[in-house]
Amino acid sequence: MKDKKVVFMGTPSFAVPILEMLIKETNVILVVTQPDKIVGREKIIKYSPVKEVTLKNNIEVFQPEKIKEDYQRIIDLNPDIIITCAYGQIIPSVLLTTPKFKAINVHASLLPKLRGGAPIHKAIIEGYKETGITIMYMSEKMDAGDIIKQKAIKIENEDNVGLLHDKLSQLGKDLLLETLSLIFSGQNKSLAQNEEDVTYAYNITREEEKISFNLSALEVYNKVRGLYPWPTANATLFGKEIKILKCSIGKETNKNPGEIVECDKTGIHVMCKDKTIIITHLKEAGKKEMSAVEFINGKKKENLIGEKFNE
RNA sequence: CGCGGGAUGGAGCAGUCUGGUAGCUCGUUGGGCUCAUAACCCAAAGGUCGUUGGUUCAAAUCCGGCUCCCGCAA
Repeated sequence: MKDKKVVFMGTPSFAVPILEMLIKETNVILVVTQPDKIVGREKIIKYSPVKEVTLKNNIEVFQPEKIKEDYQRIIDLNPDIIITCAYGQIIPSVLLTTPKFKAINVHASLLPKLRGGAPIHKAIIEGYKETGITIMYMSEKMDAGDIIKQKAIKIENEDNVGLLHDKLSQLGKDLLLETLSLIFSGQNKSLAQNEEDVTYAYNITREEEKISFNLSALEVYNKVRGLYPWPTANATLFGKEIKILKCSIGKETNKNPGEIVECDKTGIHVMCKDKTIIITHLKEAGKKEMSAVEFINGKKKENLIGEKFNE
């Protein structure tokens, strides 16, 4: 496959293992990624993870503000195939049809389920038992193209976004490698998506990061791990925002939702709709990540019990 | 110069407004109690109060510079 000219388009760390595989197995002639962004308080210019890898391998980087208007460079290079993975912009249809082997995308869900930008988060938050990787041809509609290959993976009870992200990223890399050899040898088949089964996983909004303790403990648990380690779930205590990083499910009690029932060495027990959740790791604004025990030590147990989290 | 919080024994915090040589909840170490314990009781060790100048008889505390960490917004 070393003779195939590949243009890769991707941005976050999810795409990195896939790009590294492509660099090793094919001839990557251009990498397209999102423009550098000014990040943080100190206005540091940050490269995307994909750009870092690209520079390390001395491959040309292309970072158009709007790929919709600025794509001539890609056409000029006359690639055999365009491979995308979490690029972050809608790709103009000219690019989808021009290359000999078209344009394919690696998506982190079992399409047609969870189309959109946050499929890993949503799979956990919504309590899915399994998710997976889909490799499909790209169409003009987001994540709606014909499916070439799919592979499922079980979502473990202890999985969070970080763990699942890494597993799926590896799976995506392996599945893409398999799929590419089929495509280049002309043995691939593809199947249209069943539009009736479509669900969406739009990017997480600020509002969705807030925890409602009126939900069941399981739903809260899924939300916390479905938002960890990024962007993290949060709730309000003493009028300040606190990020809830990790928790587990506790027991049934008859307290009110949001109330702190108990503080002990296992963590902070907060009542939900049916059972408690036990917060084990959290982070206050302006502070570093800490265990619940450390938080309790500083705040004093007696001041915490009976307090309520607001939404 | 986008807004804001923070730096105090190993950890998390109080004390800073109203200057007068440091306290709380834990942890650690030693001892005790107990069939036993992550439980309880007693004792001990451990701090240049981020750094650097200044004010003062005296600075964790007041004033200036610097470094680092973090939340929000982008």
